[in-house]
Order: sequence, then structure tokens, then C-alpha cells
Amino acid sequence: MVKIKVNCLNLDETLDCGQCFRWEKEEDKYIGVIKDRVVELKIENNILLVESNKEENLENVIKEYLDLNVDYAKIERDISKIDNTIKKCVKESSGIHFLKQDKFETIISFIISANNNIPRIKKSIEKISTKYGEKVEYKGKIYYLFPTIKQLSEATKEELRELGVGFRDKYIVDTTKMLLNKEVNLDVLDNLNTIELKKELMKLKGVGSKVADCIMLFSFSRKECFPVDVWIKRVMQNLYYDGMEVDNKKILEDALKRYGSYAGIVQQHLFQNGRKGNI
DNA sequence: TGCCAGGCCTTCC
DNA sequence: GGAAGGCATGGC
Repeated sequence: MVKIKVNCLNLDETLDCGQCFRWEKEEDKYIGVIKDRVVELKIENNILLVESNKEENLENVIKEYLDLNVDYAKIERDISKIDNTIKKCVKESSGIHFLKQDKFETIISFIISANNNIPRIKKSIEKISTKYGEKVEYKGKIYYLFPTIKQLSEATKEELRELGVGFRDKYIVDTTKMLLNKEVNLDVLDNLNTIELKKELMKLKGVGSKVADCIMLFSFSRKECFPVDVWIKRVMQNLYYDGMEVDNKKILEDALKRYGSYAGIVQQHLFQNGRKGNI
């Protein structure tokens, strides 16, 4: 058991906000898989309690995954100054942290997310993990790691289609192949600036502008990325364009100017509140 | 039934 | 380089 004092962390907002798809809530705790281990998380009196089947280096793994070394209270104060709508949204969904997830898992997950809904995305990812990932036992129950690039490269289009990914089957096969043969090399992408990184990620099949922004925001710690999906498009059109139809590219450009280096954090608060019907 | 979902790709100008 | 159409599938 690892115990870490936390200040501005809300597990509900962080793990059930559409940035990750494999956490399950059981009573007051969350159970999920981080890379090669099963992890249980729970907060009591501002202390994060962490249990896992693998204690080795657990504290560092959690701190990196949950981005615990960043002062989110300060960021939330800063972005609340932008305008009153954002202030209200941040208050409603305070404590969202931006995860640093496994890159391959995030790429495949967000390829699946295209023109899809969250419950169905979750189902597909769970089935992929069960079929191709390594089995892990924890407290008498079986869990599956998300498959490695090599493991998933064994999957055929037809098999993936049976797991419910629909027309995205070929994107998953092609992207996995490109990553396996290092046509896009995941090991060196951290060195690129955000513009170069986005260009590189968009070489992958099924990765367009929006999916690339999600990958950068949720697994590369690039907090300036602003994914424009159907929800955010509606919210932004209503807030800043008098409800008029606006091109995604323009929404993105304007948002980057308006929100600056924390655009992604603003985006997630708007997304959460838009989805809940608060704005 | 028809519309929607954390869009992207291909085709055609 | 931009617009239009197609795409699997489950939920409402």
C-alpha cells in the first residue's frame, strides 16, 4: 500500500471523463490497469491510497500516471480568470488531472473513439485486452493488460471486426504495423515539439487532427492541445459564435489563441460540463 | 424508424 | 486544397 497526500485530485472527474476507458468503480474505489499492473485507487481525507499486484516502483508509477507533481489548484485558479463560463465549469469539475497513459494504448483507444460513443469504446477496448493482452490475477480476479504492439500485430481485420470496432478494423491493423516496423517510432516522439509531434502522429491510419490532439493531451502531457469533437464544437459555437456553424479548424485556431498553454485543460472542463448539460 | 456518437479516409472537382 | 459521401454498430 502506497499513501500519497493529494490536494486537488478528483478521481471521478479524472477517471470517468473520456480520457481513459478501462477504469471501473467499485464502491468507493477505482480498479484499473496501468501498463503492466492492476491498481486500486481510493481517496480518504486527502490521502490517495494505492494498492497493486506489483509494489515495485509503485509510487513513481502513480505519480507519473496521475500527474501528481503538477499544481492543479494553481492551474484551475489561473484558467478561471479567462471568463465566467470557464470559472463555473472549473468549479463544477474541479480536480481533473491529465493522465500520462501508455502511448500505444492511447493511440488505439482514440482510433476506436472516432464517430463512436464512450460505452461502446470501452467495450471494444476491454475485448481487445482480453483477447490479445497478458492475463494478470489480483485478489482472486482476472484482469488483462492492454496488448503490446507485437501482441496486437497478430490480430486480423476480421478478428477485430468481431470485437465491435466496426470500420476502424483496418486502421488498427495498419497503425499497429506502422508502429511495429518503426515507420513511426514511439520511442523518439517525446523529443518533438507539439507541431512536429502532431504531424508525425497523423501519419498513422485513423489518426486525424482531433484524435492526434487527444493522444498528445492524454499520453504525452501536452496540455496546450485542444481536441475539437462534436461536443466541444457545439459548446464553442454557443459560447463564442452566437450559435453559428463554424469550421473545426477555425474553432481550434481561435481556442489556441484564446486559451494559450492550458487550452487542453480548459477543453476538458468544457467537455465535461457540456456532456452533463451544464452549459 | 432515424439520428447520434470524443472523425477519418477516399474520391472527385 | 476543399467539399461530399461512406463507414459499423448499439442506444435512444
